[in-house]
Amino acid sequence: MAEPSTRTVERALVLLGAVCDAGSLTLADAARETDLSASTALRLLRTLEGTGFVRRDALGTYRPGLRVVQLGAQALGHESLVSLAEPALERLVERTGESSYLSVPSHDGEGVYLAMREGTHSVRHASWVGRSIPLEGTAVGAVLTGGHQGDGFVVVRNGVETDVTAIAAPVSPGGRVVAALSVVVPSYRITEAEARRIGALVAREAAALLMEPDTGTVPLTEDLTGEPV
Amino acid sequence: MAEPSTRTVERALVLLGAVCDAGSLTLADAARETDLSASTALRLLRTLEGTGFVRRDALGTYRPGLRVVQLGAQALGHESLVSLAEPALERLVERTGESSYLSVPSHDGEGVYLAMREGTHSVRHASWVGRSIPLEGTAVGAVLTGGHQGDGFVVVRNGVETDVTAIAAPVSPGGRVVAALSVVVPSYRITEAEARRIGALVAREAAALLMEPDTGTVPLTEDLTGEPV
DNA sequence: GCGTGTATTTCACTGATTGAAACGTCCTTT
DNA sequence: AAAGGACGTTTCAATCAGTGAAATACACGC
Repeated sequence: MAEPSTRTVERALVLLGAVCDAGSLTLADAARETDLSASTALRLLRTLEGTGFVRRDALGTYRPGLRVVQLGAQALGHESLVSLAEPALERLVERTGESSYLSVPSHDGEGVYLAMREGTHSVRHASWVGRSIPLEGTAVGAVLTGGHQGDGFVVVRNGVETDVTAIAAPVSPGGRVVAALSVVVPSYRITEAEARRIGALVAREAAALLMEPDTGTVPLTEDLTGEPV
Repeated sequence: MAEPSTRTVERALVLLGAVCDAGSLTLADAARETDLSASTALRLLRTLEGTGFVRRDALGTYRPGLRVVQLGAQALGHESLVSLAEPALERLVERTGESSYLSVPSHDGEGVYLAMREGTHSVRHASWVGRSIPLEGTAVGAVLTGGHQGDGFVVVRNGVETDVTAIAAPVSPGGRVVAALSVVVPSYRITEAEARRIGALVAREAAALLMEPDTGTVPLTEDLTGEPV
């Protein structure tokens, strides 16, 4: 019941994390960073290297390997992203009462809804998983194409779809935007101020999506549904 | 000199790879797949779970964890070739309408797609970042393994993937091939002459990839080589 | 020259890792 | 209902794989 976790593997994984965090790490630095003796760090890094999880450049410093990229991309491809995002969508709907979406870039300058949760208001935005959306003139598009904005979210009022206001924020681990979280609201019932509040909420959920469950939870007492209590 | 690699870590990494490959794997399947005893597999998967590299869903099956996505994105972000190649891929798609790829050699004698841009034709080649491809019998492989060719590009018609023609050119600063740029076309709509025309285009983009826009010189500060030897 | 920092190898020690076995549970089969 | 099988889990003694201090070799700066 305790935690029969293997020390060796844990150390190797910490080491891998250190290399990926730093982007480039010398053996001595890696050993220092992880509180390992140089010989141990070397041995572990060698097996990471042999399996493609790290690689050495010409100068001998360690860098993230292709296996990491490969597995990361695979993980994103499968429904992993969707299942990771589902709780966040759930919370967004709960907090705002509005329809919430997870989208990724597809091709031809379009995006696709990968997952959604319908809002609870009887008048709500409705769409479906698999629906493609243009990246031009939409909040999701602005986020996915990476034009970074001040507050970490984008609000587009009456853009491609008239009558609705879209609020989107990027899921961007390590600086690369891989997906967007968004909330779509009928414009008539939302003010600028409320849009910004929801924006902050979406941005926080998006940022927390790929963080540890512990540090990632966002306690929020505020009620943004506008529904009678 | 031999290979003082740690068995435990290797096993754990193989296990991680198996889970990511399958997308979803039960303990027994994982143990079978990796030739481990159930108890060992369980222990290793538990430490992978504790570090966020895998997670268990409601039914108890193992899935890729968010740490994998995190590190993958970070690793991609540190891959300078990707951002350098993206405009070139964009132009290739724009000029040819066909899916275009950037690939690099991986540790196990294969290649990996590091970046891609889907074509605009409705019938197009489709793949994904992180996909591995054999080096034998492919245009990308011929380029990456360095067999130097006359025109600076390689055309392989109906090779490993039947029905498609692949056209690849090397990115080789200082003579050393570090990556390949390629365009993949459904064979039925391309003639020899057109393939050569696209080949010249790909070769030009590949050659220009590491050059300063204005000076036409290769800055070469950073190390782009993935593999020792 | 000397000193400092690094990467690497060696090796004796030991405790972390291992896998068979046993157990409980949930199925399907008879 | 009973029997069979598959799976997840726990336990535990044996041992072997991982450990880290120390020695070696190399590169650099002063």
